[in-house]
Amino acid sequence: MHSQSHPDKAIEPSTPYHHGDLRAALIKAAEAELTDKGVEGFSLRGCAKRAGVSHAAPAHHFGDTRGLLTALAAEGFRRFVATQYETMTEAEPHPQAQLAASGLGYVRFALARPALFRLIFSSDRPNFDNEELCNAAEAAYGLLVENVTATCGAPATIDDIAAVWSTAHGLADLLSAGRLKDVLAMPEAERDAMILRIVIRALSPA
Amino acid sequence: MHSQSHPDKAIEPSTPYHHGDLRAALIKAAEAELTDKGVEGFSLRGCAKRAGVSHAAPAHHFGDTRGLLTALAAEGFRRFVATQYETMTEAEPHPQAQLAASGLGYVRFALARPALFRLIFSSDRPNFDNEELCNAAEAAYGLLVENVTATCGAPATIDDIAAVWSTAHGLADLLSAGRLKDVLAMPEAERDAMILRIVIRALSPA
DNA sequence: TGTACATCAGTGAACGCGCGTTCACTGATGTAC
DNA sequence: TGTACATCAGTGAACGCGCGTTCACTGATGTAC
Repeated sequence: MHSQSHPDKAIEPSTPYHHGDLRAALIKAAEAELTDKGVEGFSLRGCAKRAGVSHAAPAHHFGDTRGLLTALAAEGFRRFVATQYETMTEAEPHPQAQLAASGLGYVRFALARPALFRLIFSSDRPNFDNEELCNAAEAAYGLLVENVTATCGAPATIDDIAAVWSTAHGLADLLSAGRLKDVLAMPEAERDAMILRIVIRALSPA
Repeated sequence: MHSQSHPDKAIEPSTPYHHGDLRAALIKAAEAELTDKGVEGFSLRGCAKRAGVSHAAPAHHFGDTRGLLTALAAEGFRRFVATQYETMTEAEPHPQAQLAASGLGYVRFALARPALFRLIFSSDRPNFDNEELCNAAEAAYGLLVENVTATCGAPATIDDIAAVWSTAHGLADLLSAGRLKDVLAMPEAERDAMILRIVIRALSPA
């Protein structure tokens, strides 16, 4: 990996002075730190230690703690969207099935990466005015609006968007926080079916 | 207030050595601290300072930071339930209207006290194994189940509970975090009507 | 009613810790000539 | 192709800070006799 970026060098020094891709390594370390310590206990020094680098090094790439958390949150949103697309792939290509599947992906992401989910939806530490983070967040919102519009066959109303988003988000947040224990205890297939059902119901006309 | 608890004393010393009701004062201070600093920046010393007391004093009542946050979370759940009951009072006495009103109260609490809402639903800092906190949280769950059961006219199914809770919780969490900006921008009466509609829709059979 | 004493609530100094940040530095890279 | 030099990434020591916790203490309260 590291040697591939310098293919002319046959021998890699055991501990090179420059890291190679410290930025990426720090984001990875930051996710581990977040998972271990929670948003509340997250520290820049902890991330540097995990990446095997001096504690002042991260400043070159992210400025400060907030900068690193902002970059991690942006990455989190991109993976969040990616998980929804993956789940949509598994579903039938009807708009309603696609919408329900994106909701299922929403929940799956929250269950798979609860710390990241909490960072992007329930923390003030990242800078949500940051352009990269804004764009990543808006991509997630755009996917939702697209799916709702396709299902309704008309431009999505605010009622519909709020209903679908709230339902998916509520399920994701409650489940990833360990509430709704009865649902967590269900076999996965049954739970998934229930989530699809509930999301679809959110959009049915009353 | 303070002198009422010692009515035999005509003159109250200007700065009594004993506080009188430090426990309650600390919980109040803790809420202010939480609102100002967020769950992430909350500190025991900060609370003591707000209560006008030495920083070691809180230990007598709460042990440590976690203990104080646990007591605050329990108080938060009680107020959360109280807000739902108050909102139900404003609604018509039909089961469905009562259920929708409790959902509206859920959202109102989150908007009125976002920091407290985040503490009880999106933080690991309180000790959720604590008996007092458990009881307070279960009272909130009990109210939900009761309302769903009354509306269905039959014991609440897990599908119904999950659908209603998720919808109300999702609305509350997204709105209190400043997402769903279009909804936040609506006139209050219109917004309330929309919330009632969405909660009711969550329970309509598909 | 008065006195002695145990208990309790709050004080303030002290501690060690991990944190973010700064700074002079050094090793590596890449570019100009 | 070789050399000089600017730029950049990472180091490690140092700083000041706020934190939680401990501890000997003191003032107040309440109870036993």
